[in-house]
Amino acid sequence: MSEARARLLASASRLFYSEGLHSVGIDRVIADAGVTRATLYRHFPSKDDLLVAYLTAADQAIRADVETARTGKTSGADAVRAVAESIADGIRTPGFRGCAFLNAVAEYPDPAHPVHQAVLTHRQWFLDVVTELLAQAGETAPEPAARHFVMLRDGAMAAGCLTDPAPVCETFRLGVEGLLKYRDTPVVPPRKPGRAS
Amino acid sequence: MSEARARLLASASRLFYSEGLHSVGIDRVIADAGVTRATLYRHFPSKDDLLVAYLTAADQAIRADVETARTGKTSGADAVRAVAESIADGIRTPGFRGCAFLNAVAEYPDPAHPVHQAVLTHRQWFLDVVTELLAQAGETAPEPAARHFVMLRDGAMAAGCLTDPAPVCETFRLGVEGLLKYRDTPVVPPRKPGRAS
DNA sequence: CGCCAGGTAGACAGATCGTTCTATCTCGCT
DNA sequence: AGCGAGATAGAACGATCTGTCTACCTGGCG
Repeated sequence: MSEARARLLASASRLFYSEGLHSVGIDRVIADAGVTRATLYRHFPSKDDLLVAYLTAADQAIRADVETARTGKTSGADAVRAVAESIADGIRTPGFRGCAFLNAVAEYPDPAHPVHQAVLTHRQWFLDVVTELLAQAGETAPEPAARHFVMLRDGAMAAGCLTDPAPVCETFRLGVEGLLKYRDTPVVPPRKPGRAS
Repeated sequence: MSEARARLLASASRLFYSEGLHSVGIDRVIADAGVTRATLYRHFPSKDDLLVAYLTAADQAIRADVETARTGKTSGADAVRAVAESIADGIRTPGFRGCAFLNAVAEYPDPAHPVHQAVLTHRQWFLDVVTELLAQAGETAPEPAARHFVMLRDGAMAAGCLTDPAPVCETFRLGVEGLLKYRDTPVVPPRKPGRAS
């Protein structure tokens, strides 16, 4: 990877994440990277390619974070807690601006668009990882629990950049703990007649 | 309210919600509404005003939904369930594209922008309403529980337009039921030393 | 030495953006 | 009758957007 390309991707990532995908134009990116337009289009054939490269880099960073969080953890539950803690750390970080993927898909709702598909791919991977971790934690129903976990994560990431992150992280942590407790005492909630599918 | 203005707001709402705020230009809106540019700018001084009007209309619609959901419910818990059911109904609706407010704030991260502020106002109102309902439900700690509820809602709305809505709604319902159960059996989760604020 | 990938610099095209403007028309109200 | 609010129709503005193009420079490698 050439050095100009690296600078380009770094500038694009910072600007796209903090200001939005449509709001940041090519000119902003090349000015920030200290690179000319021709150089950008040499490495990325179009802006869409740059957007996908940005999301791909974010995806790889998160995969590395998850890998780091799960290593050395004896129980699956502790691994889940470590992943949750890593997410909370991100929310607490100054400049946190929500989930890069949820923000991206808000701007590209068309499922056929490569940006949208990159988001779906990342989310499917994450759901699978959490499901695997919860299965190792002895969860009787790992998949619903993983969906629950991801739902809390999405909500925490969405709210974490709109209000004080501290209570958001605390609520998230509490939710995850409650979730992990279910593996012993499954809930049988009341169900209204003729409603559920 | 003039009829042209109503058509304008209806077209703007549909287009902004389904395609995004930056992606939809003035020309698209006036073409869809069957109205000329001058007419639009007579009613809305700028696009930002139109965006705020769109979010204000959405806010009022949701307030009406919540009011409908809570009327006639004897217990606060049932009112919370009704609100959750109303949210799930929205997620199941064809054309659902996530939370209009979370999508909007993804495109307008600047807290000083009127669009961003409209989102914050709506979210604060919603948190307050849920807190009130959970207090009526006999929740010992209504505010953390309300934050938990909103977190689940945000996650459900975010995921509901990316995958099959049915399991998302089921996970959401389960989460809400688990949440309502806490008012009898408060959780005292383990806490790592020197970490929490 | 000669070549060429990869970079700089900047003009340019074509489209779209939000916004303003003039000119005309059609109602309803006084 | 007359006036003005609200609508139509459409040209035009300046800015910005993505993307292409030409021309030149530089350093490493065969």
